[in-house]
Amino acid sequence: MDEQARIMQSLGGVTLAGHSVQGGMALPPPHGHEGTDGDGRKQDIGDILHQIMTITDQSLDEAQAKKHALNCHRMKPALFSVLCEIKEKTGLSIRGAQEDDPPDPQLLRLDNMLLAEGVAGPDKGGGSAAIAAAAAAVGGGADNSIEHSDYRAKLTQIRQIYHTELEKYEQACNEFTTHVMNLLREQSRTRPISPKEIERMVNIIHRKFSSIQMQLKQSTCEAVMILRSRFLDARRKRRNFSKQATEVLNEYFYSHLSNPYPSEEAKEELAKKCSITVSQVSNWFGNKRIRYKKNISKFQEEANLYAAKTAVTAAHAAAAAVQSSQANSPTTPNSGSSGSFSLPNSGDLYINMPSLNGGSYASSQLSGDTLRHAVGPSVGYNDGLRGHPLYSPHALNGNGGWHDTTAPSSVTSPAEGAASVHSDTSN
DNA sequence: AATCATGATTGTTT
DNA sequence: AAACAATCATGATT
Repeated sequence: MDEQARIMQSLGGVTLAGHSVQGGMALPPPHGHEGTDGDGRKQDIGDILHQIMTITDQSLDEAQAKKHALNCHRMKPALFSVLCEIKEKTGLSIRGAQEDDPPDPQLLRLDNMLLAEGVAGPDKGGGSAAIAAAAAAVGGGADNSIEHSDYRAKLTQIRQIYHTELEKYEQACNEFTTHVMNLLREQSRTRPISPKEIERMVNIIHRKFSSIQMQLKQSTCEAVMILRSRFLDARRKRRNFSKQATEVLNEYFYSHLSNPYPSEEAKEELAKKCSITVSQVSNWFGNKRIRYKKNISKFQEEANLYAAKTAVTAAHAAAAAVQSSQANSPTTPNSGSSGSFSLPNSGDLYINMPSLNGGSYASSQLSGDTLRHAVGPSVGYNDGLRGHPLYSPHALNGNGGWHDTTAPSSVTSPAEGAASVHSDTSN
């Protein structure tokens, strides 16, 4: 009000002070011009201004009519331009300043995540990489397809909702924007509104709507997270690995019994062979080591079995390479190794194998561990071993098992410090 | 359903 | 960070 009064005042030096602008007063006499022409003019302007000032006090119809009348008034363009000018000088400077558009990091994060989850990205297309990864993480390739498709279905559902909502907001935003713009445009005929101001208004609207969109994105993200966690929880619904996979793993384990710590590369290879993930391989070895250590006797049979297996394969591979007696002790390439494990005895423990004893392989010492098992200590065998001092499981834990071992050099290669162990044993 | 086997998770240790 | 140990939760067996 204050400002208005000031503006008015500056216009043609008309003083409104006298007129009670504020009250809901009746209009002044239509044309009460008293005095000279100049005076009449002034009066005229004052009249107009008064009408303008009081236009909001009137009923809608009345105001509309008056507005129209004013619009047609001969003084209108002049007045209007002056108003515009004044406004330009005063109003805009006040809040024309802060028009930053800092890219909200939060929004960026949400966008990225939605993209990664395949919600925001291109439609369809076999789902996202994220899903595939998650699916792969679940392990067993084929049999999780049910859960997988379930997951995918729910995700597409989320995506659909997301997209329709987004579109709805977009549309609403556009509608509202055009509506406001029309309004402003229309008002700009009676009220000084600069294009800048309109732009500002539009910006405000857009910002409001984008904040709504952000909420949508946020809740969508949440939904995806929940779904995902639920899906990943399905990991807990474990499935046993395939027979073949456990076979491969066991083979590795028992053929590296002295140091069952596959390197990263070895894990990768095993994972590939078993079509499971590396971390699953790690889990498996973690479980296996600890369970083996915990109750060695329980695993003896298995150990023998795999020892035999690998021995067979090894023998196959190496064929008749060495038929010489074990006399050639010098062969032991990494002989030292045996000692290297911390569980010196462990090496022998699992060995005695009943079935194997057929002992065909006995002589060949091609490869380290594998053979060593096969060959086994002469002890002969058989269930007797549980009690046998030599096999006492304690041996392993005695010094804490594998762990502090001074790394046997060759992890990957089946050849390990085999030689040492048996050499003395039986024969 | 009771039990064992086994993959995964969690918390601690090294 | 990797390994261990304890534990959970489910699959398979009995």
